[in-house]
Amino acid sequence: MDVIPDFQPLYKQVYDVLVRRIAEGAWLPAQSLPSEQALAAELRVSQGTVRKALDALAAENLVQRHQGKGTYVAEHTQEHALFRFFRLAKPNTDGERVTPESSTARCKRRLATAAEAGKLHLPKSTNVIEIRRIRLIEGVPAVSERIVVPLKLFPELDHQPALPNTLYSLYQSVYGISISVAKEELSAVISNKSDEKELGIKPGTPLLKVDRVAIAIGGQRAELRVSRCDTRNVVYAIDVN
Amino acid sequence: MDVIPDFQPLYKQVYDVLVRRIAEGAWLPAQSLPSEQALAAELRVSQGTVRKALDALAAENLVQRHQGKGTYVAEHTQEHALFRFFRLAKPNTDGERVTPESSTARCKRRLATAAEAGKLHLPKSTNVIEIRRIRLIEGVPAVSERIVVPLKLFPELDHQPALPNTLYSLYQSVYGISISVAKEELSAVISNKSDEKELGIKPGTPLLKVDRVAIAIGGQRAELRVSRCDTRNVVYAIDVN
DNA sequence: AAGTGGTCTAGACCACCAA
DNA sequence: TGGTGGTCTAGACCACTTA
Repeated sequence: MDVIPDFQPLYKQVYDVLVRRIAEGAWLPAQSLPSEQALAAELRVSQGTVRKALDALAAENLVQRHQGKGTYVAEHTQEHALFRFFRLAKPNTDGERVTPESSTARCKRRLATAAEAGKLHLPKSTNVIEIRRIRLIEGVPAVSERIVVPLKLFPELDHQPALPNTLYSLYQSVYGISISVAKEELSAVISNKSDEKELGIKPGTPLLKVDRVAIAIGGQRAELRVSRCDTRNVVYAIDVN
Repeated sequence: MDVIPDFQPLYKQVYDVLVRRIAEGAWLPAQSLPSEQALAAELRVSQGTVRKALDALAAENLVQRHQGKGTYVAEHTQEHALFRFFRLAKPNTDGERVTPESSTARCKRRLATAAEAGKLHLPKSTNVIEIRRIRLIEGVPAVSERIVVPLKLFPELDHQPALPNTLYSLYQSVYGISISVAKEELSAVISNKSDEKELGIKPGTPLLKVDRVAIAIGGQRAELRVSRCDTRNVVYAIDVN
């Protein structure tokens, strides 16, 4: 049993214990946590305090709660992960998402550049895997992706039989790494030769460039991803509040 | 005193009552709400139920709570509104925002186009005010904005002595309209003649186009805004989670 | 019928703030 | 010193799921 150190509010301490256990894989995705009563008894706090911690976990999408059933570790199913992190939508539809397909990916191993190492908070010249693929929307190439992950976190990722449409479900199911947040920086660029070949677009097409750093539950920076999107038929949709 | 109709959870009903009162201006921005105890007594529910409703309001930025002081209606101060809705940041700084200046604006009255009326949920050919201005970042023109608001919601907005850098604080303080969420659609475009003249950029520069619909507390669609951003020195930064 | 989370209440103590 | 929100507890009842 964990002995809860003092300092912070009880519910926050409970929250931290639960985050750590989930990050360590004590309960795997799609499995249920103990009931509120059981956790309260184990951690020697009241059920209300456990509830507050669980509600906070649910608010951050780390768990899902279902009345009458229990509390489950959030699972990055294909659809779920897609709708969370793939934000392309049809214009003027209040953000109705489109579902992409992925072309077969090309992988290679190399050393991280200084910029990549910096963004991933890794030492210079770390071994990484680079994945390149094209995503199609309604059959038309629309996004080229260049993904960089540390080899150490994802050994043999480049030798996986088939990479799924949503890599994050693979990260979670095979490597036990759950992506919880992503920091993105968007800018507009002009297509280069490579874009034009991959996406079948004319020279000089404007593209939406999305630089993403994906961060796992424990705070580990797990992935770098640069997407270059042809936004003639789709837009990047978000709600600010 | 409001009589709370049945149906929904109590705390949700309390939440709705409070939202309505805030939207109606029962408590003005920066004013404090009654204490939890007072609200509980008035609405005939327990303090815990009021607390749950207030916490929900705080989570949505409609109120701010301060231990020992009270609960205050959120105020769209210049800085606050800026950091909430102006998402341009320096690249690779973990989203550290930049503060823009605004050029003097040009206003005109006209009829809404069909597309504008549709996005604002207004009948066709409604009277609107169109505002155009340039925003400078570190003294350099970086964003051109075209803002469209219904004349009915903002009478004489075009005759205001000076439009502030953040219009949303004006909407709130003068017209009692608090913007709570904004739906944005981002895409990449090539600059046109007008962009090139306003922003002082070369022909063919890629721009980040941001289409925004701003929605007020009651759900009223209050503003349409199209921003065209030169993203050579800044990026649009967000956290997805 | 038993077990789960969802809601609601009541009361206690604390930390913080202002007069 | 009195009032506020922040935390924590304990217990009740309900709605839902599963067996």
